[in-house]
Amino acid sequence: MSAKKHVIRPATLEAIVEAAIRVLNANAGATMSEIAAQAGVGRATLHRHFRTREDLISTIGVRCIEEMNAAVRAETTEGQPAVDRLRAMFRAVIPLGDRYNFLGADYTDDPTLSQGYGTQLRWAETLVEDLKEQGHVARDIPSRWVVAQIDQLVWSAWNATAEGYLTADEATELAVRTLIDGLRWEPP
Amino acid sequence: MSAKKHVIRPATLEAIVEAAIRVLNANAGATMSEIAAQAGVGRATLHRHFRTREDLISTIGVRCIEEMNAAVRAETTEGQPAVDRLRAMFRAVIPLGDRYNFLGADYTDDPTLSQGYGTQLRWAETLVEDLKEQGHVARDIPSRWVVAQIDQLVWSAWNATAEGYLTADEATELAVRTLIDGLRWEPP
DNA sequence: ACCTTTTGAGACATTAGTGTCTCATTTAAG
DNA sequence: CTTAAATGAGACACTAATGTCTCAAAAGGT
Repeated sequence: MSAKKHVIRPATLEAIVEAAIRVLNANAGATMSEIAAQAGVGRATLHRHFRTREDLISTIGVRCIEEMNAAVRAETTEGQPAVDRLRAMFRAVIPLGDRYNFLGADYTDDPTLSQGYGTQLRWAETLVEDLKEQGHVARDIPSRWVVAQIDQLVWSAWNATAEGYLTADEATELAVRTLIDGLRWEPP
Repeated sequence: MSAKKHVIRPATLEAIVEAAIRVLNANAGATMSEIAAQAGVGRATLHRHFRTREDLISTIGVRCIEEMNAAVRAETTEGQPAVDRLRAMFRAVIPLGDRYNFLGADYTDDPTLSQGYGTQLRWAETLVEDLKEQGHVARDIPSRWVVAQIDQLVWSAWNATAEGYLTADEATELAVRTLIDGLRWEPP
């Protein structure tokens, strides 16, 4: 991934990765030059440490997944009721939306990411199982459908907060409610 | 949009547009050469009738939106109850998913499409108003959220049928049910 | 069967981005 | 302060795609 001869300076790495996240998020097709410029770094330095564009994006993808997994792990505990876990997951993930929005686009076929993504998927499947177990999701609904709905709701929540018509907390509550009770239900 | 000197032959146009839909759907970044090849048409002919790549995609976009609007209009009637209209919309749009999947990606900022997209948006907003009116959607939920959920459900349904774990009919029913009643509710 | 027009094939110029390389300058560690 | 290593700037070759053009061949209407 990174080259051998040159050791990257932590500050440089940080600048590059952060700039790349920022720039790519604004424009998924952004160029290496733009990223270097935004990072305040020479284009050559970029290529010294990330040989190809794919390398860079892959690195960011890994960081994204790790950050999300960490955030979710930090907010949830083992024995917690499934609905609370669901809510905690939304709460943890929604604030990260503006950073990693762009990843959803194309890079899903990156082999490096499959592994970290698998972790998320397994986590979600366990959650869905527990939700069914504890009577919050009907048994006759395919788990893949439920997982898909959860993913979509994260997306919706990101958009809603980005566009400013919901706060992160409101989006979290609305996501949980939409998933479990649908849109008909009125809160007490 | 199309050039002047040369008149396009209907068969050629059809071949190009259909191939473009097919190819771009498989790979949103597909090249003009690939499209020409798949259409069984010279690359020059492509450029004769669609001066730029954008032209071509824009044309497809317009056709997509028209096709969808037509499909929805064909399956719904004015005074119909809102839930039936919602269901009919899903039923109409879901079979078109494998054709126009790729459009969701980036081309949302195309000026030509905004107009046709506006029609869809207004249709959806009316639907949501009626759903609230008729007690199927709680009043306290932002309409934008509801519209977003409907869009997402179309997407989910496309994926589910594409991956083969639901039929189009099952996906339609599940979409309606998910939106209105959430995933907790069990059918009788 | 004739004549007009569209089409196919390929050459061509142009553009934009990628990745490599070199060398002078800066940085930081000892 | 000295020195080894990382960085910045820019030149360079390479690639891939776009869009233009020309001319011979094919198609279609009358």
